[in-house]
Amino acid sequence: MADKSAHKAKTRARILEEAAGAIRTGGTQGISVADLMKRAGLTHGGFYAHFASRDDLVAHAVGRTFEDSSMMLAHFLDGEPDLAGLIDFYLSEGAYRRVEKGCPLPGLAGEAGRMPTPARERFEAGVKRFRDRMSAALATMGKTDSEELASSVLAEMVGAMTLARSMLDDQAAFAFLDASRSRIKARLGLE
Amino acid sequence: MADKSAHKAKTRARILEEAAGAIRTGGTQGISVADLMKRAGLTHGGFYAHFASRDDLVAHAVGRTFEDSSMMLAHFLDGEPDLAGLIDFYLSEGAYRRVEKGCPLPGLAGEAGRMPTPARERFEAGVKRFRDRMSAALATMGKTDSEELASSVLAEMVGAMTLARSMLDDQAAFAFLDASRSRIKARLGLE
DNA sequence: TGTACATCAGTGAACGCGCGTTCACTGATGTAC
DNA sequence: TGTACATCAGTGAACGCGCGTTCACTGATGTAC
Repeated sequence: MADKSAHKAKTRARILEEAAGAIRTGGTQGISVADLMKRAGLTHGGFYAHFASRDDLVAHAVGRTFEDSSMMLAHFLDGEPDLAGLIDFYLSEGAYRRVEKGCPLPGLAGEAGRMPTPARERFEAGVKRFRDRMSAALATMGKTDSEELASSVLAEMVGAMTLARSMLDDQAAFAFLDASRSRIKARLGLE
Repeated sequence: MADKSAHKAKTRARILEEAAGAIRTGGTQGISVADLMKRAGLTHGGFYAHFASRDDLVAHAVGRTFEDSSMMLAHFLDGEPDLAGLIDFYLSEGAYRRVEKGCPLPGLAGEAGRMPTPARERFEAGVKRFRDRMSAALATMGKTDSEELASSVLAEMVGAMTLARSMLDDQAAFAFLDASRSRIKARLGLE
């Protein structure tokens, strides 16, 4: 019994991981139940042993993408915060290319307002956590109005990556990343 | 003959206007051909007298959304540029609410990378025009590195509205708008 | 000016397809005795 | 330890539905004479 349910939990986690990658790349509409299950090495009928509906999956997959982000934030902000490192990493060429592993905000924020409520709630919680962790780091660095500043910096980071990814032309994309990387660090007095 | 084709052009323009509103609200997947034609007061079969395919419509509708934006930019930036006015307007509560008439960037940038090439080309051209007009205005105001600064400011404007619209909670949404409105003006030395 | 014809924007039924979801079934695994 | 039974994760055919697209048709409008 214990083995069986552990096996089930692992399968569910595998489906969720595939789903989290897929929605970062293609949005919440970017994958079908059948394709997702095939990617996880299963057939579509088994899906409903793990999730109540497609919307239920989407909600959990959105939550899952933020867990990955949370680890990235912990890496740069836990202990002595390295905000310059975070900004350099977030707006790097590597992050620009690794869509399926990166931050969910650039790909999903635009359609968050159209998601069903459970997905939206997880999305909102993820955004607030991101902002609050940045705000705490800024406060540690002695910045006043750290929450307002964190909102502003987060908005620029997300906007820059979103616009960069919308460009067909890589040079135009890098121009957005480089501009914001340098301006954000400048206004935070980093470097 | 002339009357007939003028009539046809007006119908096409009506379809495009409906489509432009619909994709701003619901993304490029947010409306079906049948629903769109119904909104325009027609039946679905007539659609193909005006557009080669749904993708063709989407490409033209994306272009159409930027024409509206272009008028907004002209209002604030032609002649003596009023950048503070533009920022206040762009990040206002009214703009936040008027999704179907506002700037297409917050709603569409996240999925621009997944659009078919013709739509993406129009999107990219629209973004570059927005950035270039802001850059020109900043240069007029005596700013150096005006292109980098314009990229950075545009990224923050788009990011702030995108994040604001993703919030379920209006207070959290306004916090994003207010933070960026005040920080952008501060770093441009406005007010 | 009046009539016969051509054009073509728009209609609405029909199509093939992929989707989310259901369900009877299978077969490997865990439990009872 | 060995056997009979129960459980349940996963299978795959089938469903109803909405979608984009096609097409034979209609009827209002413009043109030719």
